[in-house]
Amino acid sequence: MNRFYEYIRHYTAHPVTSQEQDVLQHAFRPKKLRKRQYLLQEGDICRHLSLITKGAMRQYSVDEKGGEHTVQFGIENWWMSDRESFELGSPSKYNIDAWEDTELLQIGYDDWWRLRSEIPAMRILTAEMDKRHAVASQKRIHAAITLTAEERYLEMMKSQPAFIQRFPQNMIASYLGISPETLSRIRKQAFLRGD
Amino acid sequence: MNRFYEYIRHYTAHPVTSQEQDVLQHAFRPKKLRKRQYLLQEGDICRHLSLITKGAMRQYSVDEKGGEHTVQFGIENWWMSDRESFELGSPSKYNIDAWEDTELLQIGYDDWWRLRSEIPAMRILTAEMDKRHAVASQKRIHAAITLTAEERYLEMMKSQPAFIQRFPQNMIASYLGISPETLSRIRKQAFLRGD
DNA sequence: CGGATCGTTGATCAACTTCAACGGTCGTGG
DNA sequence: CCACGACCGTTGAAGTTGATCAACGATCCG
Repeated sequence: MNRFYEYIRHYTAHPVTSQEQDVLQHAFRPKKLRKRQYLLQEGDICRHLSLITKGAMRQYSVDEKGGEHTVQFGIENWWMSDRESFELGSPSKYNIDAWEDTELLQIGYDDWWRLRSEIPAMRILTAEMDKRHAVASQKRIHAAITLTAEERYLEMMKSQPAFIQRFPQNMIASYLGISPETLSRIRKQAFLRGD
Repeated sequence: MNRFYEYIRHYTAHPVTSQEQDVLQHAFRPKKLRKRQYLLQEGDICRHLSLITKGAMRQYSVDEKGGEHTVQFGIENWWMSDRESFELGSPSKYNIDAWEDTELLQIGYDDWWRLRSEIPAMRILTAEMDKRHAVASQKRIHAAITLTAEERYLEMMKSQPAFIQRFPQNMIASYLGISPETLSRIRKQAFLRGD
């Protein structure tokens, strides 16, 4: 958990007192997942927010033809959840699973809302998360309606190189909203031009 | 402002006390815009959050060729801002202007953060806004990478009919990420099939 | 070693864009 | 108040982009 307190201090500029550590200790539960193991399956209700402390995961939907569409990637220090299902208590349309062996810290809905009022640092952390999430979402939406497939890929290489290194190409393609073949050809073009 | 207190109570289930009304009264400033008037221009820093009390607005970027790309529409009871610019204090890449004559309630960054700690209802309102925003963003991203142009349009007709009625077709097209001609043809198809 | 998965490549096909032209409507200035 | 210009939606034709289908080699893992 020490790395977690460090994480909180880093994002909130608030040190965590030892009483607060006690409270956090009880609210967050560690969990381990093997590669390919589900954290959430379509139809489940998402009961937890999960902070990745080690590993790599993805959130995706599956269409009628079996095609997968990646909504979100996550690695160390990213939070994973189906926000819609978590907040509304509705069955999820998404799957979340581990792409690498993964370690998490999980917190349930009630504890999450309680801690936000009890611990100032958690309030700030939440606001910070929401802020970053809002900014990132706006960027991705803008990219989706504005950029071509190639531009979206190059943009991702710049802003999210870690994802490109740790996830296979077909998942990257499904995140960009293009077919794996198209991504393969785009990379070839870009490489021939000299990256 | 009475409608605003009503708005807060509706979304937070917290009535606003008369002392709180005083505080809110000083923090929020009414503003009127004529049709086509800018609220924010590219390069400006977005200093306010604006709640639309009457009218219709849009947020959009302009590319090198002069093409417009609509990121967000807003009508009564929607908040408008470039969240990235507002939170980070960075120059905006977007324009926001009025499509109809519009009335707003505006609040600045410092007041916004102060009220979130001083007034419980504002804390709840903020959390609710962020929650809704997160859910809506996830949906739109998923639609963008999953659905065809026609499916995105039909989805928008279902979930946002007010926008389709109040904004012209070329703006709807730029919101969906397709050309105005394509949208025209899609509508013709859908109409011939019987809506 | 054998099967599954992944990335690549080619050929064909579908979706969407672009360019151009036209008619209708609306707002504005003379 | 009318006439003109600007803008909008529509339609057609041609051009691009990306999807699909199929085949193949490489790699990884059991």
